[in-house]
Amino acid sequence: MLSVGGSPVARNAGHAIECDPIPTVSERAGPLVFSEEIRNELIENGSITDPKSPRGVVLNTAASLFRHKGYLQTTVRDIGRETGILPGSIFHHYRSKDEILRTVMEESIILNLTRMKRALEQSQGLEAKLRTLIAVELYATNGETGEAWSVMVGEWRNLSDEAKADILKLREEYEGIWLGVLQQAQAEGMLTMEPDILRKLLAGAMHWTPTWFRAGGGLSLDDLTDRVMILATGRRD
Amino acid sequence: MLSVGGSPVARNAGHAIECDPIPTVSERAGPLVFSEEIRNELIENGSITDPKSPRGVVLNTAASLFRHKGYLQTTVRDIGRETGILPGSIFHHYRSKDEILRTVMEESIILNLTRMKRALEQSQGLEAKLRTLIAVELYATNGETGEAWSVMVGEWRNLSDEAKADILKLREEYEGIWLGVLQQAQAEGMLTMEPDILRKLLAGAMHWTPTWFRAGGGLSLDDLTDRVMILATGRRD
DNA sequence: AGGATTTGAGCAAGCGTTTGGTCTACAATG
DNA sequence: CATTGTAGACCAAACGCTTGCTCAAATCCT
Repeated sequence: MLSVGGSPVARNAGHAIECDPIPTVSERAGPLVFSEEIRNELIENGSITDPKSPRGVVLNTAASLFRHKGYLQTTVRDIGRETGILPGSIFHHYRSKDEILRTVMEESIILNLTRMKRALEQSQGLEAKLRTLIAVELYATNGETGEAWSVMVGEWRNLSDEAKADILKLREEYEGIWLGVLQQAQAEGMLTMEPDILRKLLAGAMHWTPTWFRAGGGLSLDDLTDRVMILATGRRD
Repeated sequence: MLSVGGSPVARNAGHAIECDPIPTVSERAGPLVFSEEIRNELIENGSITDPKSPRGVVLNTAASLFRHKGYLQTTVRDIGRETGILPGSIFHHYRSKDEILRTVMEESIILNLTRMKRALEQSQGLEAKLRTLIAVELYATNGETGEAWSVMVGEWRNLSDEAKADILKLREEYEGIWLGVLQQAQAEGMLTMEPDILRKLLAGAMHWTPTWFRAGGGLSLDDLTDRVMILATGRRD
């Protein structure tokens, strides 16, 4: 029997920030996709913030706090205390708390959208592509960007309307990629049900994994990818 | 192609309270389980609050607000405005805002736990039992108790520690029922994977349904139950 | 020297909650 | 039949605290 952590409820309970181990890279989804390469590339061309800069320090600290305490429970003073920057100074780097939230979400989806596209380019055959979708999303959810990704899923309602509109475009592009592959997979009789319904059920299943899945336990991210693949295809190979 | 509502993101965006149609009863899960009978029984013996009493009005209004705006975004003044009771008077019925949240969660799980047990008594055979688990949980999530159930899943972190401990007992009993049936199902080779992992994946998939599933669309709750059943067994009958 | 950054005091608004009192319905009392 | 007692429901105002955010002055860095 595999150990997969405590009950989802108990897992959710703590407010303290735990430093969970980051899952290992999935070889089958393309070894380069989860490397630092893509991230560094995006930092270099200015698409995402350099984590070493003050802006980046604030950003990553905030993402972690938002994830573990919730956006509304996290005060600007909390971010200040954790970064060693006084509360007032935060607003030199960001216009508002909302802008921090927006940036956390925006950059996490930019990074993962890029990873998704690159990984798909490297995947040949529909089955491989499907597995890539799942592996990348599970890595987005539980890997290094896990905190930011969870914030995007869970704190959506706290975004300002303008920020929602912007990020929605990126999310729709992301969903479009999913649906495209799923529709092809269905055409080949690979799926257990309609692509749009399947996508939403799988999305829910994967969004929920951070509440119970821990890297370093008996279950690896690759194992988890296998299980979600089974949900999608019905086949247990 | 079935219509299953807009994107999950867009669905989540609104803050206004929409009156969605309540899904119709699943005949296959036992016709009596979703009727008013069990609810009335529990009201009569004092297990849950009479919705006609002032306490009950506050409770249901709060559940709806918590669901659509979030617990922290919902002020006691909001609840007052919506019920026609002045903010201060809320505290004549509840000691604190936290007690309202706790009561919303507690009563929704008491009701649905009772429904689950009754429905299982009426189900014969493992396949029927498995389908019952799914049907009852989907009804808890999207039926009349949907708002309260979503609050329990989504606002857990905002509960006081004592309240968490109490409700955790009920949730563990609920999870125990699920695991018991799943373990038997696995013994008969009915499942696609390990019971504990499957349960968590299915839980996530079902928790997410309120963000995209609407009763009255092309997809019924029974149809949805079929799809989740397929996820669990891999079979598309 | 001069722009970028940091500081720390502080503001206005909103929050959950408390308080002291009123209103209404109804049963008990004289 | 009129009066009093009682208890639940509700009201109006305000208290103490926290919040996101501002700003003028001080400090750093090149």
